[in-house]
Amino acid sequence: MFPVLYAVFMSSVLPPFPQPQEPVDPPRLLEVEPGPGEPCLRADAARNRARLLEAAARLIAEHGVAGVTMEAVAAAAQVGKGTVFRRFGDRTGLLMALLDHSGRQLQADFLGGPPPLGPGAPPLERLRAFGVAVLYRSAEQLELQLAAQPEPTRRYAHPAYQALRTHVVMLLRQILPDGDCDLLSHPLMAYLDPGLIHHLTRQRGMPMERLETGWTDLVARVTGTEPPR
Amino acid sequence: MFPVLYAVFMSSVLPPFPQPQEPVDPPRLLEVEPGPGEPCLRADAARNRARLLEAAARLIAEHGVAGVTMEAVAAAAQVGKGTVFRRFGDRTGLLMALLDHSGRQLQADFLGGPPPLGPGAPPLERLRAFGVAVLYRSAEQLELQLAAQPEPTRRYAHPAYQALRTHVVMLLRQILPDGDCDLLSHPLMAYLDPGLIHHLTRQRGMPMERLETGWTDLVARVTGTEPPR
DNA sequence: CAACTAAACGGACCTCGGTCCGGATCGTAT
DNA sequence: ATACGATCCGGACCGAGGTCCGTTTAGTTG
Repeated sequence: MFPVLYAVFMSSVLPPFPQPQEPVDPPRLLEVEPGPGEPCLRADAARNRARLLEAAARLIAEHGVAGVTMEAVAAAAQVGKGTVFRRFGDRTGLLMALLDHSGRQLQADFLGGPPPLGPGAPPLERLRAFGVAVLYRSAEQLELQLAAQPEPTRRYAHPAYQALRTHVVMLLRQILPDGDCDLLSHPLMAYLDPGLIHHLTRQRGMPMERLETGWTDLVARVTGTEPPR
Repeated sequence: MFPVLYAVFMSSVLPPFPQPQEPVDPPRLLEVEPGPGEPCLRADAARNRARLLEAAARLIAEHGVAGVTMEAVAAAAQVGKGTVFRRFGDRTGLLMALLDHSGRQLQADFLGGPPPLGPGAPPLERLRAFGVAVLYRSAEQLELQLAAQPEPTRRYAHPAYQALRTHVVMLLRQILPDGDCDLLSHPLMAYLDPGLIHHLTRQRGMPMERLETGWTDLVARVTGTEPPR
């Protein structure tokens, strides 16, 4: 539960990142900068947002994700139920917000961190590293990742998903200038789906090492390159 | 809506296929034979099952999948709400039951139908044909397929999913005796996910033809074979 | 045909996600 | 300091999925 609490800690201490309001689209992972034009939250709203995230993290630690009821969170944060929904849109939005910190971290790593994840390494190596990173990140927060999954209709259009996939597409284009990288990115992303990881590791007892070599194998096949070593 | 109604028609006229009771696992697509030991439904139960499926199909035709409320279905079938849940376990189970007919049809086709889908053709061709068949079947019943999706925790373990995946694994093993076909099957299956098809065709406006060539391309890459023509 | 049992039935009931709107509050302009 | 409008708050309310359990009924046995 440490990662969650840490994320929340950061969320409450750093200047609150405004959550979009109108058609509440969850944490836009792509914009690293809050942007100057972003409508900043009112003081009370920001305070309540932090308290809600903290309360949610506490509930997860105590009763698991299933214990994160919108009413329970509201009560634990001593806030009205409506407030939770206004801030996060829906339950999924709240859960995604809890994952926001590690998501930004990951994105920062592959956008500007050190190789092989970040720029500098050849794209094929970056792609391998990317998969491994996502794999382990998901495995660490499996329960939360599973619960935060949006319904299938919105999943693929969701900013958080798109952010990751866009990166895969970029790398693929460098490796396969002539391939339909937009399409090819999907089976690659699917291999990293938290639901699949859950199934393979928890329900079928596969060790993470096998998933890892499975990823490099898949990457090699899809890109038509030689597997490493 | 024709396919749904047809499926229901068949379901009501043919001897009712017993739905497992205890830990309600949805239509086991793999068993073509009801089996002799199967606990047959009581007469009234079978009658109500048929009425419920018919009512559900009618509701879909009239108000779309969103109109399929468990209470609405119960009322339309002039049956108690508890009966719906006893028979189908949950909403997903009911929706899956509506897809049961086309699912069995598909399975029969690739298990015992004519080539290239059925046995007789080389495994690579069968795999290509399989993907195309699943692709178009999903596209036809997209709305229902989407709504019938189980939650991510159960999805990969679900019999209906396993039935299809097992077939892919079998074909893959014939093509790649040395590959980790169990793992490789997953990204292939993922490409055929109704949610993805919905996203690509409805939200991003891709024509089915592109998805189709995308499939053959993916198969060629994963199997390390030459794309056809 | 009567008795009996396992199965099925039905609908009240519970929980939880999500909506709504009158009232309180913050930030600002004067 | 005061007034004002945009924003936010809270909790009553609603709908739908899912559970429970007392009652009914189908099928079987003697």
